[in-house]
Amino acid sequence: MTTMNKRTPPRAKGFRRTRNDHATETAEDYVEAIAEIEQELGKCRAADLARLFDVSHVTVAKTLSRLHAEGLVEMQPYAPVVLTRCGRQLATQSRQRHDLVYQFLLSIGVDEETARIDAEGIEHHVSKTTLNCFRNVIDKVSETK
Amino acid sequence: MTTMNKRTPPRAKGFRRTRNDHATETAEDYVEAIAEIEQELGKCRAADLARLFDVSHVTVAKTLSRLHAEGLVEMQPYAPVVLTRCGRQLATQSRQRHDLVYQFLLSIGVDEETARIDAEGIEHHVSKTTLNCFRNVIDKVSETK
DNA sequence: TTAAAAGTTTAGCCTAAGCTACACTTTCGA
DNA sequence: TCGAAAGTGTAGCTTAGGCTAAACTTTTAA
Repeated sequence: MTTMNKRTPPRAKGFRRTRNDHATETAEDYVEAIAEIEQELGKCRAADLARLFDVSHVTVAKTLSRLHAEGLVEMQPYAPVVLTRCGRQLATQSRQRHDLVYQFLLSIGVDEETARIDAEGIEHHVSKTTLNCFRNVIDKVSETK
Repeated sequence: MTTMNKRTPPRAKGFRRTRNDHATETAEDYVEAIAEIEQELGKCRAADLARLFDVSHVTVAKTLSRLHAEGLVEMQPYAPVVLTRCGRQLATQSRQRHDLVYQFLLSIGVDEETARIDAEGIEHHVSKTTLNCFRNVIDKVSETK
């Protein structure tokens, strides 16, 4: 209850949704990164994440304990971080969505470098509906080639 | 300096950018909303923003003082909030980008309701380059109609 | 094999964006 | 006109995500 609503206006829904997206954004970025690093290096250390995201190792540690509390990762002291089943599932989903957004941007003519960066920002805010439309555009473009 | 970088990897740039976007997101949403409310109601009160965003008036007050510190809005106690020249400029820009993203989503077949919500989340993460591609798609679609 | 380098943890600080509770000011209607 | 409703302000709390500094553990290489 936010003190002052007679009735919550419809537009507020969008803003609420965007705010909620933010809460899961970090989680998605982390599990996605962990899966990726595991594949590349065999295991994922906190330091690897710190380098990837260009944040301090302390920030990584704190975020990882949140993800642990949320059941997405398992950790033991001084050991690499591993994804739970739940975390791995989220990683796969996020990865697929990320790739789709990236491919979509390429398909409408965005260059690879920009597509890579923009996909990072956009991916967390795209609904299933819009994602389907992205898919259609990709298909249409690849047809006409 | 984040303790542990020999050299910042290129991918980190994208993540940094996304994080920085977040800092300006709120500012853009607020100035955009203030301009809109002014046009609709003649003046914009903090309570109007609280209703629109569905947050408490306290949150709005706090955010407004940050925007004031950043030179985007002017306020006096118990008076409506007004945009500075700088704030108005940002509002116009944001509005244009927002509309473009919205029109783009419609043009690839997203329904109005979803487009409205997704545009809210996406708009802050789209580079100039990608925005241009969006424009091209809109033009192409309106041609073939 | 042991000392430096790399990685991790803990403590303590910051800002942004949320909240409730409570006090104060303006506005409006009976 | 004056009291209730609406709007603002202040104090103090929370969480997420940043940081540095200092201590500790593991790994690695001379």
